[in-house]
Amino acid sequence: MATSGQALCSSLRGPLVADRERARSCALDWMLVTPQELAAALARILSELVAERGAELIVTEQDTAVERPKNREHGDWASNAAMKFAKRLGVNPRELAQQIAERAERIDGVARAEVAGPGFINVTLDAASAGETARRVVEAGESYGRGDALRGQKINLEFVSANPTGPLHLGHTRWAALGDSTARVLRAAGAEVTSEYYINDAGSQMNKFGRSVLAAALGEDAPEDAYPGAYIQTLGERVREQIPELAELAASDRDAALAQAQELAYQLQLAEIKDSLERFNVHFDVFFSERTLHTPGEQGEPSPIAAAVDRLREQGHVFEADDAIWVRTTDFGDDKDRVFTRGNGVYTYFAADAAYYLSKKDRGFGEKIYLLGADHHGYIGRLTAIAGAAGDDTETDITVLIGQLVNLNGARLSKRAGNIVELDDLLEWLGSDALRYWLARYPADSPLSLDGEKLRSRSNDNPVFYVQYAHARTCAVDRNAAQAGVDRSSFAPELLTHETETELLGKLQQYPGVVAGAAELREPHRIARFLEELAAAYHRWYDNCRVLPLAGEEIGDLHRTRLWLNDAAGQVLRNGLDLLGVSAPERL
RNA sequence: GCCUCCGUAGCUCAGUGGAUAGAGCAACGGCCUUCUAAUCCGUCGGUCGCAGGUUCGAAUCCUGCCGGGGGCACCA
Repeated sequence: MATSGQALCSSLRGPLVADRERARSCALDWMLVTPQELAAALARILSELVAERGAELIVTEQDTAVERPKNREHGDWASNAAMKFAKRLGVNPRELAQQIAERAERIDGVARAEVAGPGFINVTLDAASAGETARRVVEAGESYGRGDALRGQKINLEFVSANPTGPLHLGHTRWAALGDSTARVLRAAGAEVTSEYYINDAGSQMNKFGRSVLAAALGEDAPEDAYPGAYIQTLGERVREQIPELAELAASDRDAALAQAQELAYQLQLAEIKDSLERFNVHFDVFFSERTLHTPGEQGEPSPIAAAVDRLREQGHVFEADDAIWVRTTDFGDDKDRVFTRGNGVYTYFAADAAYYLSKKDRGFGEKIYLLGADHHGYIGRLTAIAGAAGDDTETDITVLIGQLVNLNGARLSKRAGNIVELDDLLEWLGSDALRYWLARYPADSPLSLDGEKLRSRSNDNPVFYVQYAHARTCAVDRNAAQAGVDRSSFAPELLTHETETELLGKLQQYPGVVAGAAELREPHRIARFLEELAAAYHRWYDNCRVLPLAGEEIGDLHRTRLWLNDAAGQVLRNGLDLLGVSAPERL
């Protein structure tokens, strides 16, 4: 929550508490009707009707969930529960809707409940009931929108996991942005989340990396299969500086020199990656080294990989054929069995994956989420199979999310084509906020292209500015209000009757549901889309409803109440941007 | 060939079985002596790839086809 903390409008701090007390004492305690509460009330009503008919049906709040109708004439909230239940109760949907509506109209805070179309129940709230939301939001502050839909779930979320043999590039940025935002959203819904980066620091790629850097450090020609890129030269120079005796050592013991150069280069590169991620406001709880999976215990215990193979063998999933050791992943839906140990006795990458999975399981995680690019699509089957072989539920204990790759200005990113753009370059060019927002704005499975010119533009082409501007506006209003003497000493929610106020309040009420939905679906882009709608509603309200009195006008309850609404809008914009890892500046 | 994702306005894309399918951009036209015009308002713009099916109701679910991306290693 660091982002939103620092972004708090300054004048919101001191006087607010006193204002709150005053407002509380002079305002009536209105029945608040949030969509959640309305759904619960409708569920009670429908349950009564079901019972009166002697039917045995269980009605949950899910069944009577209300949604914001697209058409303003359809009220504030609409439910299709009558249509869903009519058949099961053997009644006409409109008739059932009518009975629900009659009782719903008696709920405190409901102004009207009408039946429309094939059986919709359209509910309109009292202005005061809706307006009460503004105060609730301000009082909840940073916690508004947080919920417990996922409470009790211990989730491991792995993403990025780029090889530490080079800088992060565009190909990794989408998962960095999406993964970090997903972690924040899951936490906001009450889940206990560990975000994790798997470091592929074992195997032939590391050796290749080591040889490349050593050659650079010694000023030799690059080896045949060396990593390309200027960063290898830079790493070589740093290695040479930090190991002055490297050339001497290489002459006498090439392998020892390689080992030292490789290890140092690895540490330097990993530190760079961590720095880049930090600048991108992406946080990992755990950096998990693949190497530790290959390392035997100090008392000579088998390595985690060996132990994992043994465990799966005991479960009867391992067999030998063609000089290799296999795991029968086809028992769990994979399209072919996989090799654990090659003919030459070396573990495959997949064996490490299996050991890593078991590590996550042993560390107590229920759901393990993998965020992978579409180029790893082939991994779904085998990862899922390992979960099954480990005795986990392949439906609930593992989730492999596959996302589409990113284009840059329409040009497909390709290592071979050499048009790699490093994350650091992108950050310098576009800034973290614009980049993160843009990457988090689309569903993972939707193709996405990064248009540099658009992201640099400070216009509506670039939705992050639209949202940030709305937030900055709430802060400007707040500052001006303080100057003009508009305070929060009264709160009269029944005065918030303008069309744009109803709309804005509706958006504020939707936010907790949006967070919960984004968490359950693992779709942080829903937060971004919501923020754009909220910002639009705020801008329209700002355009129509003044917080500050005009010249010669006296300050009244309406101005003060609107100040609460302004604060509430700013708070929700801040909370939402924080879930995306985007800052909420007080001025633009 | 098999698996998977995508196909929605001129462009980029939203849309968790609901009402007349939305937003931004582009194009055209409006609003600043009033809290930030990076805002707002209006107009134009659609066989939701095609064809069946499921049902009170389908852009959404199922099947088939067409078009595009990606994947199908004893690589890492």
